[in-house]
Amino acid sequence: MEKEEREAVCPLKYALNLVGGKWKLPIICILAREESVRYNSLKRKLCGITNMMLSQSLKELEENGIVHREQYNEIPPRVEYSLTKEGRSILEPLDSLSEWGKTHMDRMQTQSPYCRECRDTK
Amino acid sequence: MEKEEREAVCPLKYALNLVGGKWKLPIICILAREESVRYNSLKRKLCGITNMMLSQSLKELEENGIVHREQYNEIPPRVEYSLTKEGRSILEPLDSLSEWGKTHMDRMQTQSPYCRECRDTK
DNA sequence: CCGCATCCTCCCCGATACTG
DNA sequence: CAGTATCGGGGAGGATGCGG
Repeated sequence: MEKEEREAVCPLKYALNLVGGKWKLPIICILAREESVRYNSLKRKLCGITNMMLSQSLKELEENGIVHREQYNEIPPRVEYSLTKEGRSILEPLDSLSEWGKTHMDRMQTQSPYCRECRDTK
Repeated sequence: MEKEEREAVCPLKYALNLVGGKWKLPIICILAREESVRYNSLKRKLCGITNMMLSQSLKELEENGIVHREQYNEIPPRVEYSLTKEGRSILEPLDSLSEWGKTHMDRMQTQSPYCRECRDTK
């Protein structure tokens, strides 16, 4: 994902790659419901994530213009993460996919409760 | 993906899992533009796919109600694959994600041509 | 408090060969 | 023509520990 192999990539695969991986979607869902969130607060809400994965996911999301990182040089250090305007604009497409998923789950008799993070992005 | 570990799954992750993996999206994009396609025709359009991956992907898509498999008992054997009505209904959400991706690619100065399969699902 | 480096594990996917 | 069986490599992601 970090490799500079800029091949032919269709916009759909491109978009899916940006939010791909295990943790990016949960991160986006949390940031969607709050103005800005501190690193450790984010970590507590994402049960089971390691520092490694959280910082890496945030870094990639930031590089792709989805997430904004605001660092305050205080003691103790404080860093706030939030969705950029670009980042917020992906919520609508994701919601429509989520709607499709909900309908499809019902139709396929796949009874599953919703996860805590992604319950509702609206 | 075949494991019976029906945990809590949000509709969004659920939907993304159905079209996840390396080949399912290209397959869907091809089937979106034709009424029905034979196995070997599908294989020729998907440069580089193996029998293993093609049959496995089709099987999972069929189990999930996205793809319909019609078998004709002729000699030589003939099998036609097509999108179900359910399958076609996911094209709209995917298109809106694709639109977002296109806009975002432009804004991020990521110049990339589109791939052959996903050029346009409409 | 925030984040990186290293090592290790698991499973997706490819290559190859074979069958009705 | 339309698949299945088996083996193995590589990359994503987890565990642990260190650094500013």
